[in-house]
Amino acid sequence: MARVSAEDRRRQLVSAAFRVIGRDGFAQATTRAICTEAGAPLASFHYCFASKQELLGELTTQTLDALADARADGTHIRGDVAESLRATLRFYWQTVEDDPGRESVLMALTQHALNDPGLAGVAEQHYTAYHRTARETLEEIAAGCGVTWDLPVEQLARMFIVVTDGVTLAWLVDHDSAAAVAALDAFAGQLATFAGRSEP
Amino acid sequence: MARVSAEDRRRQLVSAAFRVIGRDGFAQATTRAICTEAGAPLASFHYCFASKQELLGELTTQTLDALADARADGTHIRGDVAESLRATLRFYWQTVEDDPGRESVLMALTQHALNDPGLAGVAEQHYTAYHRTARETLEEIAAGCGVTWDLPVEQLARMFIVVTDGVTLAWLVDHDSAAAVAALDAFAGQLATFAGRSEP
DNA sequence: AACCGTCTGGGACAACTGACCCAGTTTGAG
DNA sequence: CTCAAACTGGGTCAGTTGTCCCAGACGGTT
Repeated sequence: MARVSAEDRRRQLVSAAFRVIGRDGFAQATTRAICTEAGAPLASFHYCFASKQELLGELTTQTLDALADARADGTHIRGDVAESLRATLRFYWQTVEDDPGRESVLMALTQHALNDPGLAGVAEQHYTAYHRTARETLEEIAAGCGVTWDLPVEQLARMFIVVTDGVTLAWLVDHDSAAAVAALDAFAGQLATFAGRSEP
Repeated sequence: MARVSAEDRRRQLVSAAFRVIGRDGFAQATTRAICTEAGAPLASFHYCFASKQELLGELTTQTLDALADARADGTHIRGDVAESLRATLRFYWQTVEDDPGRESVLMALTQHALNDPGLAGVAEQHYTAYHRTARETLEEIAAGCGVTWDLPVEQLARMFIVVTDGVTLAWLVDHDSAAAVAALDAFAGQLATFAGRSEP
């Protein structure tokens, strides 16, 4: 077994845990399974982490950060609002198709965080970050297209999230990509009707 | 410990499992926890069910049936399409608020079914039933309001599910009922724009 | 080369879980 | 009342899991 610094081991174990959860589900993510996946000795687990809980915390943080990064530049300005929304939603969808495991993991983490008192607030934190990103995206689109939103942007942000989460959840079940994209396009057109001409 | 017929025990254990999952999450739903919740002796578990798997199957079936029943008469025809959609979505929402545990359980079951090879297809089955209900609802509304849908009803049904699932998922995280209802109302207005006047 | 902190190997351990068992008690049909 | 079927009590059992332990191997510094 190669000798690896504790710092690198932490990273390896976290990303191994990510892969295991994405592939086999949360329940299968045992310390042994994670170490095997990482190619690490079992002893290194509690050498690097005080507990499994600590690894899960690290995993959650990293996953949410990666998510924020991936979607920070997800806004796409096109000709008009409808096109911009469509392009942005399609870009989001591309990130889902590119790495469906991430969505599985996010869903599993959310589900788990809702029940585990030790992770109370994690789901809310996840959701708040998600909401902020959606709001920023909508504001950028409005600014880029020279319009204002007829509804409070907070409400539109929630609708945006409802659409992305809902479409993703449905796809995780039936893997119907065509239907997912069609739904996203339709919602893009719908949400665009909330844009009004900006006062000069 | 009171003596109860095996048939009644089955029912007790299933509803106890439902309560445990809703309250403490799927992982905590051990045979012992379920029996304690039901006030049943541990031995009755494997007297009534061949395995835990069998109880979960029964639980899934009953939960989906109850869901179908609860929403079978969930369609509400009002003055126009927008109002009808709003009333129908609000009625759906009432069922969620009345029993948030059911949604938690459904989400947990779905999540679990996606990963457990032994329950392969259960999530799809759940989703298919859900889809059929949505389609019927939309067709009833169209008929009741004397309109036709401009989009294939299958696509609208998916959008309907995306909205309900998305709103529910968001609410499970932040419990913001006002925002949930506002989002549903907004989506009702949006979906109504897909209705065209029926050809006489 | 000698040394000391860092990491690994190969276990061990108690707790918990699903499943099983069977003698004994209760119940209801005859 | 009798008696077989139905149900319960109080265990056992093997497997898994999170956590822990410590002797030894490694590797960079002196």
